[in-house]
Amino acid sequence: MDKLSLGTLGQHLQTLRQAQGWSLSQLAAAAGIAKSNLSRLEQGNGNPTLDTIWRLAVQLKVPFGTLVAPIAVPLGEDGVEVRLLDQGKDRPQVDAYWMRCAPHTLRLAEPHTPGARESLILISGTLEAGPEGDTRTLSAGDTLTFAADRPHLYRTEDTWATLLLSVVYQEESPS
Amino acid sequence: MDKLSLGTLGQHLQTLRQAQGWSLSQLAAAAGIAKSNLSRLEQGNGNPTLDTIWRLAVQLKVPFGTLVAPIAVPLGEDGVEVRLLDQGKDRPQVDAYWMRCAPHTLRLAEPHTPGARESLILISGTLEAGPEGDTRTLSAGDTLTFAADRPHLYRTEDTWATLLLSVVYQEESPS
DNA sequence: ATAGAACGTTCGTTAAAAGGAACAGCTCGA
DNA sequence: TCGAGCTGTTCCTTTTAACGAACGTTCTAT
Repeated sequence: MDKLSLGTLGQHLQTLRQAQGWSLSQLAAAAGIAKSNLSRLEQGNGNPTLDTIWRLAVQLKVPFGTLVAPIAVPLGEDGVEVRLLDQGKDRPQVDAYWMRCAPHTLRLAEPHTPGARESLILISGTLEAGPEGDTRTLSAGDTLTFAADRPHLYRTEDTWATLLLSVVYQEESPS
Repeated sequence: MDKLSLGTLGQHLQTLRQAQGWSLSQLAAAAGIAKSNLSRLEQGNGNPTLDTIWRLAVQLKVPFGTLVAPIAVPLGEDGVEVRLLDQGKDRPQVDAYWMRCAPHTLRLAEPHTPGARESLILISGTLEAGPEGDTRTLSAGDTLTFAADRPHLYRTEDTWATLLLSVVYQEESPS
């Protein structure tokens, strides 16, 4: 099963803090914890208490699980890291993923169910993606939607690529 | 803001455990923690470590946040909950958000920097979104890209709406 | 009844998380 | 150039969460 990685928690803490313009000292003071404590956590050392995590989550205005959930790293054998962000509960069914590809990696994806479509939003880096034989090259900020009921691929060259990905499964015709 | 209630954690811990037919000793052993530890937690005393919570969440097969914040904490003043997913480090700068809107809510957004664009992927529900006066209605799986350097809005009717949102900031011309 | 094996509790000990002060580095203004 | 103020780090100390063994229960089987 998933193992607890403290390093990613630290990175995420730091990212959130800086994104909201806090300094380490400020956040620690606001949360009511010692800044030595926060410093250690951001470095990936230590094993925070629920109380500590809670105080930080409140100040960062994050639903708590966000602080630590991204630790789950389902796969990564091929230089690709994927995490499930959300699953729609409507029809059609939609799965939302966050995905990061290392440089010089190629990920081949099997066809999804008939009629399925994928939409990508590239956050950083450069990525070639799409159905085999009909791929596009995206740079940061670009979006792409394509039919995912055929074999498709994701390929990086010299850079990392980070993207949001959604899979829309075609509604089944109620015969 | 919300305060950490230790009692509720204990109750939920016990409820989940019993619902799955575990005994306290069994769960403690499976999770690899001392049963004295688990006992104390269920009684509402104590302040568990992230490692401890993690091990329990894995065994109980709950998404972690469920253990602590059983009821989702929509920390939106206006019925809108937003979390930062990621920030691109390239040019152009891209911010990625996850967003959930309660039924019958209207969110008005100020213009971003000139040239900024937003892309949406709707995960579930129905949402009307876009620049003021030029909005589109999206259903699950739909995508939309629009200029975000004008006032724009997000509006729900009878349903919740969950979506991914990215803001692409136009690269500044280095004068 | 009675030994056995579970259950969940309570205790003292130990490992470690949190606190607090001192530290080096940097920026800004006098 | 000096100092005041901030950044984040690294110690050392105090607090406390986690451990492990012992305990009082209850239930079953012999």
